[in-house]
This record gives sequence, structure tokens and C-alpha cells, in this order.
Amino acid sequence: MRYIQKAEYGVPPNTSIDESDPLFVQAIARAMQVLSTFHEAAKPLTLNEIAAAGGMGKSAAQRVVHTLRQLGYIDRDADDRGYVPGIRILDHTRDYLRMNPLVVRASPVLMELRRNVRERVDLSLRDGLRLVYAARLQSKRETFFATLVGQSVPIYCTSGGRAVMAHMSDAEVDEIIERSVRREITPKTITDPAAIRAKVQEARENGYALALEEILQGEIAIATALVSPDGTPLGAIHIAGSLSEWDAESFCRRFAPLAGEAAGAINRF
Amino acid sequence: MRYIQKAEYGVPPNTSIDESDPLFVQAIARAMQVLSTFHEAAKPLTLNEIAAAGGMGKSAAQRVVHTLRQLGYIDRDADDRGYVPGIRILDHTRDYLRMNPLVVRASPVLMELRRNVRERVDLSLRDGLRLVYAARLQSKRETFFATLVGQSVPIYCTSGGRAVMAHMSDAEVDEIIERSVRREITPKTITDPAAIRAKVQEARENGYALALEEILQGEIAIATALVSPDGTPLGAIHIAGSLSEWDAESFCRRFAPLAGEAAGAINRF
DNA sequence: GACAATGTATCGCTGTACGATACATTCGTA
DNA sequence: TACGAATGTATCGTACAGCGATACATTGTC
Repeated sequence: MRYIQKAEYGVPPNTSIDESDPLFVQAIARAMQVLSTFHEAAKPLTLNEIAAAGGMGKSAAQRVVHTLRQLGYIDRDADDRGYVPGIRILDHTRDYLRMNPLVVRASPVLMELRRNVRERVDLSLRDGLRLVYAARLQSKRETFFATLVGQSVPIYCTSGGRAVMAHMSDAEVDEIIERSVRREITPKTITDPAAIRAKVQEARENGYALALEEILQGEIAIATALVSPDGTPLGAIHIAGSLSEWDAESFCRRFAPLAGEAAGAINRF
Repeated sequence: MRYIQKAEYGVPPNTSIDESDPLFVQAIARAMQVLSTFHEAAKPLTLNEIAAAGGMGKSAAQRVVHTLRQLGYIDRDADDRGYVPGIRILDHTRDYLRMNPLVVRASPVLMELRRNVRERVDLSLRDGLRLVYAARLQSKRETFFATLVGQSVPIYCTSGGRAVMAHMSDAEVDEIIERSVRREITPKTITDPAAIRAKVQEARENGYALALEEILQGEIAIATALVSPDGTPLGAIHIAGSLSEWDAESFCRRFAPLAGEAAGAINRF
């Protein structure tokens, strides 16, 4: 059996916990840590792997896994060879998506946008140093994974990330650049702080951000930010296409206005 | 702010726990129960609501919520008026989708199917008495929610459910019918056990299942089952259209072969 | 300006979750 | 077929984590 690769872009959610918080329930942290072990997993996990990854004893892992299994958040692999995430997780996915006002507001606009655009359209939400995809409306030709909800990419080197940074102060932008683990995901990934700042400035002037092959070879993407009433950037809309069919200039000329329109429709609430 | 409605079809995941299991960790169950409170929520929840719904004291709810917040599984509402599910949930969604072999295998086939079909195409997975949507490839005209991952529907009254039941023994089918809380979701919902058995038998003979307006007014849906190597049904592929454009007969004639082909491509692994 | 509702903090006592260890079962290999 | 290494499972006494009760703070509403 084949599985999709693990977290390619290595944007680990920041789980640095203030220890010795009197209100903090360790058992819950343990449980979530166990579930998070799967973020790094390329195949079903054994109990010992889970225990080791979580830095806990075998007994603890045993009880946590046992409990999560009872509740449906962990399952046995189809071949009974290891543990995999359980389907109950999707119930919470639904809750998140339907209770996030931005997702709710953006969805119809996104579908409308998709109707006028033959390319891939995404909605992403900011979480610290990364953008998490909440919806992906695939393009016709795309053969890739259907709707990879939960996939995340770094802010510093993506169109959506720059669209988001464009709505921040220089200080905040610097902080993001600083704290990000910048590596060349592709040869074209921009990692130099000054260059990133320049691209952010460019996004501020244009009203949209552009990224060329910084995450995926051959991919061109533009993005516009979604902001809260007070101006805080919350996420972005992306339109992504292939460089085999577009050059940067015509791509922008064609899609930037549409992306801007869509973002505008969502931002005025 | 508007939110999507709560669990319309009322398929509560079966969380009847064997009490006094020596390996069972109550704190984890509490945490998950708190997160599950959102399943029934139509708006952000207060601490007291969470406590009440979970049958726990205010202190317990306080600590659980506090911990889950630290970890990112719960957030404050944008207006700071209540609690909502947190974005970290989506990380686990991704894990589930990419580590489920059926989803991985089915996704490309589903996209191919969608290319040849101008209607909505879904992938659903069986969980007890319900089917949970793991992917939804929307049709052009559809204005509804983008990709409602995690949405679930009952087995007894859906095309996918009948496709699944068609691959079970009569005894198993009867058990599902028996245990299901059958109610008329629409006036057309079939709730009579004998009638359901007849539809299942029909699905067995045709190789696909059909449902007319049993969940949604004006909706027609056909489905074919996805089965494991040993024949156990694991989920279904759906094609759904509108009765304003199709009559049942032509819908089946047009799409049943395609659905069957797709299921076949997935089932032979 | 009083009141009701919210989230936050504190503190002893109880009972739960801990680690260590021993058992069972499956798998791969010689 | 028999061995050994890995897996998942069960048991048990002790320490400390999480419990409830209560009191405080802060916000919004009439």
C-alpha cells in the first residue's frame, strides 16, 4: 500500500508549551502529541514508535492509544500492522470549517471565482509562520491529490504568505522572516531576507503577490489577502497555474483583477 | 456573523464507552468530548455551555479548554465572544486523508471521473451507521459549500449507504436498519425496513444504488461501493445531480457505467 | 449604576494515570 | 519447523495530577 508523503515543507506547528502551568492538563497534551506523531509518519506506526516519538513510556503510549482508539481517533491499519489516524477526526474538520466565519464567507466566492478561472483556486488561513489550506478547488487537468485540506506551506516563500505580509508592519514582517526556518524548497525559493522584503513591498504596491516555482517546480501562483475588519490579515486566496501554459506577465494580467475582486467581495462583510 | 448549520442529519458518532476500563484515560475522553461539543453548536460556545454539555464541572471544562487552547485545537471567536474549533485540527485532517489507503487510491480516479461528468462527485467512507464524506468534487453550478470534508449521512437512506449494504449479508443489513434511528429527513426518505431491504436488493442486482430526494429535495444520486480485497464494503463513490435536469432513468443510463468503471478501477488494487 | 454573565485564579483532597514488569502473539529467518 | 525479536496486552502499588468548591475579575446589559 502506498501513502502520500509526509510533511514536505516542514512547517511544524509551534507547540512550545509553558511548562508548569497549573491549569494545564498533561494527559491531554499527551493525547494530542500522540495524534501529532502521524504528522511525520510515512506509514502506519507501531506502539513503540509512538512512545519513542512522544518521549513517553510504553505504558503511557499504550493507554493513550487505547483510549483514542475507543473513541475512534485512531484505527488499526487495514492489514493490522500498525496504527493510523481514525475517521472521527473528520467530524472535527467539519466543525472547524463550518464554524470559521472566513471559510464560510469565502467559500461561495471561491466557487464563483473557480467558475471563471480554469486554474486551481485555494483558500488558506494563517497560523503563525505558515498558511494552512482550508479548501482547494482543483483544476480540470490536475491529477494531484483531490482536496488536500490541512496541507500547510510557509509564509515567507509563498504568494499567499507575501499577500498576508503585505498587510503587516515592517516589524512584523521582519519577525516572521526571522523566525522562519528558511530553506530552498526548490532552487527558485527566495530565502534572502532583503529579497523577501522586496517581494512584500512589491505585493503592497500591486495589491497582489506573485510566486514563481518557489514551492513546486513549474508552478506559478498569485494571491490576494483576506483581512479582518481592523486590517489584520487572516489568510489568502490563491490562483495557481502551470508555467508550461503561462508566462508570468499574462498570468498576472489575466488573473490579478479576478483575485482582487474576489478578495474584495469577501473582505467587505 | 453567519455560521453553517449544525449536524442536520443527526448521525451522532457512537461514543458509548465501556466504563471502568483500566486502560482508559478519562482526561482524554473529556478533552475529546469538549471538542465534540462543537458538533451540535450553531455558534461559538461559552465555557458554561461546554461544561454543561459535557456533564462536567466548570473547573474541569476550564482546564480542558485552557489546555486545548494552548495546543491550538480551540480558539477564541474573532469577536472574543466564545470558543470555536482551532486550526490545528486541520493538521490531523491531512494526516487522516493521506494515510487512508482508500482515499489515496480513490482520489485520482475520482478526479478522472469528475472530468467526464459535469455533476458532483463524492467519496464517502463507512463508519458504523453512517457514511462520512472524505472528498467532494463540486460541480460547476453548485453554489453550496466548497468541500465539506467530514459531513456525514446515514447509511439506511442514501445511495452510498445502499451500495455499501449491497455488499453485506442480509443479517448485517438488518442490523444496520435496526440500529439506525430512521426518520424522514425529507418526505421522500425511505424508512420502512422492508422497503430499504428491497432497495438494497435492487442495488445488488444493478451493481449500483439509486436514491431520489431522500436527503435533499431535488437531488438524485447514484453510488457504487468500494470494497476491500476480502469483499468488505469500505465506502462508496457518489454521483449527484439535480432532478430539474435529469429524470432517474437517463441519469442512471448515463452515469451508472461510469461510476461502475471508477469503482472497478479502485477496487482492483 | 446595579446585576448577570462571562473568563480567571487558588487550594486541599482524592483517585487517576504513571512506570516497571511480566505475558501473549505474531512475524521473519535460518 | 523451531528460534528470536518484535509486536500488542495485562497487572499492580504508589505518587502526583486533576478534581470540585469557592472566590475574584472583567465585561456587557438593562
